[in-house]
Amino acid sequence: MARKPCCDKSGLKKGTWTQEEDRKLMAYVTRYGSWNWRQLPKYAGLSRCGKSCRLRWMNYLRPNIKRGNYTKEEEDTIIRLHDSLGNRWSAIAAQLPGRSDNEIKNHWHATLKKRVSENPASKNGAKQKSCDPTQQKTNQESDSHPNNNHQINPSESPILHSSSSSSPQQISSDQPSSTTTDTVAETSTESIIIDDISFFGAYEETRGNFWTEPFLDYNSYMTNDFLAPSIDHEYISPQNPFFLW
DNA sequence: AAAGTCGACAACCGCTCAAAA
DNA sequence: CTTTTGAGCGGTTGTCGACTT
Repeated sequence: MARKPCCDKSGLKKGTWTQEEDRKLMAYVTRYGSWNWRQLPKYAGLSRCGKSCRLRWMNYLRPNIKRGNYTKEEEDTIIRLHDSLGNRWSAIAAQLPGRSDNEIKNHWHATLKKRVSENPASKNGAKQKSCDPTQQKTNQESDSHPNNNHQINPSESPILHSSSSSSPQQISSDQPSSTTTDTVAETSTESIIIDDISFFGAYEETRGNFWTEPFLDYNSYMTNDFLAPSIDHEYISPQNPFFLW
């Protein structure tokens, strides 16, 4: 069957993400969650394909993402899992908290593949996990769980869950708060707020002044290029995923 | 110092699958 | 049951910085 392209290619930006785009995506997903990747860029004020947004979030922006510097343990795990699972990068990533499938895949092609082919013993040495198909099935199942969100468990993913606690409808009625943490669901639990703070702090650490300035610009997000879906009643129907959070 | 090469990482593309209509 | 849609996955390509000549 003929498929529509995942997005209308015309006018959509490609290539490296700018800080501003990251900021918009981050701000939007943090606040509203990834309720619909296809629609998200429109409301977040991004000229990007939804897939591109999803990828950017999953591989780079989401909380607790680890970058670079693979430990020996991690590399052994990747080698071992690759030996038993093959190129099922998402399944492999599920065993490595904080690592994205894309990053693992890149690391494999760049480094580990070479290492394994040069020194097959390292592969055997690392091999511990069985190739039991039932084990793989289990991985597959957990992997494909709709709420799995790429191995982020609730305790690791405060943002998505906290964002879920405040629907756009709520947002639209309870208006702009001035600080970052304030924007994150005042109805959420204490632990979530604490987690958020730690995440924001970590993010700021790696990304400079992101959180010290952007939400100060909150009003511009809400009024200009950063539209809350609540504007469109299509997105506040009872069937809307917002209401399931 | 400039040019060329290589490696690592970021992002895109096309496909499949599952769920919804 | 069929069609449509969106999410997710894996392969591939593009980009950029570090290193070498």
